[in-house]
Amino acid sequence: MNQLDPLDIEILRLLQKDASLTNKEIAFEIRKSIATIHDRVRKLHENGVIKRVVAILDRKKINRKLIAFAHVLLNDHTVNTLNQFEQEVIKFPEVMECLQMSGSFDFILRVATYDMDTYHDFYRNKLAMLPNINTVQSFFVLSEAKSDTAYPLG
Amino acid sequence: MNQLDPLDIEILRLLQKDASLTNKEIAFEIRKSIATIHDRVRKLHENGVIKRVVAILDRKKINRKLIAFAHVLLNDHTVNTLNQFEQEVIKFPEVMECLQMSGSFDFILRVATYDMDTYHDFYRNKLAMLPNINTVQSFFVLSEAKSDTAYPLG
DNA sequence: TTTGAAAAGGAAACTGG
DNA sequence: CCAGTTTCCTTTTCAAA
Repeated sequence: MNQLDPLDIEILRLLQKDASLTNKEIAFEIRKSIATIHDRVRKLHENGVIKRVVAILDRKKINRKLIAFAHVLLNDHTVNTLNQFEQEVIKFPEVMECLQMSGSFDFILRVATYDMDTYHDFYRNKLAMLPNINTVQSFFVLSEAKSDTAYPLG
Repeated sequence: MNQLDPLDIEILRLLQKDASLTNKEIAFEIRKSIATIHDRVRKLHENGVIKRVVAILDRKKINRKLIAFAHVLLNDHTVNTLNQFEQEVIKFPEVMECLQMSGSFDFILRVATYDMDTYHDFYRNKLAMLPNINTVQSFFVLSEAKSDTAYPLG
């Protein structure tokens, strides 16, 4: 796959912020022809640089009022234990992210629930029921000063 | 603003996964007319339920190979200190998220850099230069078993 | 609300420069 | 990388149920 040039970077910068921009609008913005933009965007999709285009919802308007980060430590770190945990935990719809981490615990989970009651229910009846859980520490989001899906570029 | 009905939920479920679906495709999927879908989607935008539509990039293909979570504890918790920290830290392009948290530290930062060297540079020359930083603990993503922007619905 | 159908506009796929 | 053209598809609008 070819490296990204400054034009690709410009296009990606715009599409990361607003993917509903038309090729025409992008072309105007960065002073290139529509055909060029069309070509570049197609290639960025084909090369998998753009993985997908998604709608970002206002979580308060869909009643997902509580976001928690759960730090999970497992009892052991055999491949089996790690794989099994991942396979099971990603099935829970409340779990938006499951990241294996370096450091004093094994996984960070980002969990979205309605409120503290439903988080508690998730914690007791779903997460803590999985095998090989050693400890779970939960932290709750009080406010979001920045919440971007866009990676820094260039 | 009106409550979401099951039809809205169905539409949002699809658009959270793939916002490049056309109204026609959505209409076919959930057996409604194109005009109905068009109307619903327009209202979901107007009401702010859909905040925006964005392109999600493959971070490895844009060379953002390292994702770190930094847990930041400040020296005090006056409104001024908290506000000042937020205002400054969100200016760093490396910081994708800045969330104030309950618990044993004040903020979680999600930081995207090229590699450990550039993270170290960010840490020493940007983050640690801010006033009123007490402690920073950094954790690094080893692997992503699940990485969704979609909230659970319904 | 929902619908089908017509009008307007953009995307896709080509040409050739 | 650009301009133009043609075809196709989608969005948008609207009258009616």
